[in-house]
Amino acid sequence: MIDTKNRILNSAEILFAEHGFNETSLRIITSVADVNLAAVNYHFGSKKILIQAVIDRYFISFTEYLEKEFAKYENSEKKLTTRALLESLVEPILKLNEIRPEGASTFMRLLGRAYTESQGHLKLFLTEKYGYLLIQFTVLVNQANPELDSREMFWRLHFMLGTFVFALAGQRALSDIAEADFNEKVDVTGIVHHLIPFLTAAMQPTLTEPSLIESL
Amino acid sequence: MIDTKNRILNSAEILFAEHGFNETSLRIITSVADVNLAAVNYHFGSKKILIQAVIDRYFISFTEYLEKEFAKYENSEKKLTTRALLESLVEPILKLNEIRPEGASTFMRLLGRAYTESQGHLKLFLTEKYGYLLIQFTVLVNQANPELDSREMFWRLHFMLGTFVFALAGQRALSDIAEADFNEKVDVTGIVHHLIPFLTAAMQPTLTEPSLIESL
DNA sequence: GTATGTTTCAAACAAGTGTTTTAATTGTTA
DNA sequence: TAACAATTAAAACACTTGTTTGAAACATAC
Repeated sequence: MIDTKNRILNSAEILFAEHGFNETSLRIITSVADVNLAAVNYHFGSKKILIQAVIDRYFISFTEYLEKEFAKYENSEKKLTTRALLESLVEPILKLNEIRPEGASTFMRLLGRAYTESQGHLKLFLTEKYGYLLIQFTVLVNQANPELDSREMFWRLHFMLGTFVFALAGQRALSDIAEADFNEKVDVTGIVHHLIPFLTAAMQPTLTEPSLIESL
Repeated sequence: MIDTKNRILNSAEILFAEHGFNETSLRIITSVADVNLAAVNYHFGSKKILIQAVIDRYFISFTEYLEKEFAKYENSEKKLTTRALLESLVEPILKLNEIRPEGASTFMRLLGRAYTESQGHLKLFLTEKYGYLLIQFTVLVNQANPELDSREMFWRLHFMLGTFVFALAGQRALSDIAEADFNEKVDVTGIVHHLIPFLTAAMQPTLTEPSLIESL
């Protein structure tokens, strides 16, 4: 059957996102996918490569749409502002839901795990293949905020991306609390809706008010 | 030897923070600590309890100092502002470095792992024992921003805490990039120094400018 | 219809896991 | 010093892991 490979991918991504890479055994993946244990090594070669394949499926889509957004700035089709740049991330993220149900938050959770779980091969694989995107984004953010020096920008940019991944990866957990506390159920779009103003404000050049922190 | 227990704790916390809980075997812990394998089960009972003990050592200190900070607001000794509240986190965090070298960032990395790795027992253990702190903090943040409704506050609060943990947990990685890019080496204090203005700005009530995002 | 290449299957492999057991060693108290 | 408790030590336990093997089933082409 040609879709044995895809059945493995589909089962694996859910389990990986839910329980992590190392905590998900090939046996549980193959039993959920209803394929033979040896099929993973036959179709992918190893568990490592399976992990990469799972993430890559999303990255290929994400990259495609993100590059389209970036192009709009180079064509001066769009005005380069911090908020616009943040909103440039929205479309590529939401498109992930077309790949698979809950694709966006699954992808973000996988991404979060890629950075916390010590999968050396994964970090290498991702930075080598998609590192240029971060560089591109950095350049654009700097162009959008010429008044902030690049050191200050560096920190804000990484804080911002961290918040983004963290919030979307934890979307379901946050949504659960929000629902219990004040009946507001949110999906990925909802989270993004709350994130953009928060991060836009955070990127604003601040008036340096005197503070305790300076004396540290 | 009375310090067999502490040697295990010291080795375990480093390895846990570095490689995660499941990826760290008792055999590597005990060999680094230079004690017998069976010592873990003898002194702690199980690996789960060891994990809890490692985190608890930091939490006890953190709680103590954080409660002192909170008390200052109830005594009206300190004015209740967002920035002041953020700065209230600084002292308890930096005090962690007195427990062990690099204690603050170790603790944050452990905390991050506690939430991503599916250690059910750990989340339960932590929320039952220290969940009240989050509630206390939430109340204070709401008091400091009476003009923002509590729903909006909910999201900002969680984004904020997420950024905090994310940034401090990844302190070393960020510092490495910063050093390579523009020779700025930062420790925990340095990261916090960058974080506070960023988050203070993010918590500011924003003027709602019209935006693409509204049309989603 | 036989032959060829692809895919599936059950079984076994070697390595690593947390935990338990039992004996040896050390420390403490009478 | 003798007796008892606390601690350390080496070995084995039962179990799970990713991977490999070799035969069976299937599909495709001649």
